[in-house]
Amino acid sequence: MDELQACAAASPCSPLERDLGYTLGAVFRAYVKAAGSVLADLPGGPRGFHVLTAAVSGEAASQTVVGQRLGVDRTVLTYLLDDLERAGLVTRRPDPADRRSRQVVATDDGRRVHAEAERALAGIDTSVLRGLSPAEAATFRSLLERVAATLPGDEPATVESACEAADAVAREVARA
Amino acid sequence: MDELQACAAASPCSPLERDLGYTLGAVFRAYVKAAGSVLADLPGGPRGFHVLTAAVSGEAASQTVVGQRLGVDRTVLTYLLDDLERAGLVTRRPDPADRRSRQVVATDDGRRVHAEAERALAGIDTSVLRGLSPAEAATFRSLLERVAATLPGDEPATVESACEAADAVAREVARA
DNA sequence: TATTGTTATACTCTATAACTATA
DNA sequence: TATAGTTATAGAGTATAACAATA
Repeated sequence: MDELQACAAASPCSPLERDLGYTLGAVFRAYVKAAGSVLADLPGGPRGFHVLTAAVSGEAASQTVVGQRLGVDRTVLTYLLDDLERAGLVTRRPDPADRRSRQVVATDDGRRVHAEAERALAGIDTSVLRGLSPAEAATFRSLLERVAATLPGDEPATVESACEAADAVAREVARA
Repeated sequence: MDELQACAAASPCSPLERDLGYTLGAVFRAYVKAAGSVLADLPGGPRGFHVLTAAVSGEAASQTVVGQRLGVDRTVLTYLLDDLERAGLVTRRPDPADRRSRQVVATDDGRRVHAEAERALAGIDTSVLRGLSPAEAATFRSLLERVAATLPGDEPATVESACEAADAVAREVARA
């Protein structure tokens, strides 16, 4: 019916493939799988690489900051850092200004590993984005960066409208 | 150094925010979190919704097909479908052509719930993409759909080059 | 008292293996 | 023999709670 009309102009035509959540998930899964195979020997895999990135680029003023930035629980981050430290890629040192918190610093070895991993991941990027021309891929990445930089904090849009929507769904489920 | 040069023109300037894996993950996490709050009462949450979408749109010829499409293990899908069936949203019926496999069909209630959930999720979509103009959001979605439709199957690019890259990283880690 | 990080525990989610039934 | 689905079990990953050190 009007589903067909909506799809008429679009390239991939299936309700699932036009769902933002599904496409995001599918691409993300594919990326993690590919990156994971390339970073298999790096402690923590893709996430360990992101921690290493934060350390290398001096964005790891404290473990709390890193955890929030990367969306990993602070307790999980402890184990992750233990592994990275054991591998000699990062070190933890108390912040002179606040000795409760610890700065995460990349070692020289960590910097080398990070550089090599970055090279390897470049190939993964182009592999995942293979369906796009170079120009399109650049556009996609820049838009994605903008989206990531402007994500809703903890209040998803207006909290009220989200609750209303949730209630509306809940009512339908309850009726079923 | 040359990191600064690379960032000079870009809007968000941090090595992490220019990493495809990080930005994909950040956006995906934000989406799942927001969608999860709105679909809290739907069995399976966002993933349950995707299963329901497949059922509603007749893309659920068998559980195996659904599982592969959605990236969920067949054993996990069994439980998920149990919940959705218990809630009266879908039914399973043996495929007449091959009685080993079972088709997943949405009930009338399932269709109603799906429609309501779709409405609710539209708000989530715009919330997550709030950093983009409507035109940019449309571009982003269309590029994302293309990427999702052309993902590397099971062979990440060329298998050899992926292995070489993995070995190169492994060597650096071993040296550290 | 509040916060950073660590540890120990419990929980959720997911995958592995064994089983039934159809083919 | 091979495949679709189910079940039970084990494993990975994650969060919760209690603790030590510092503010």
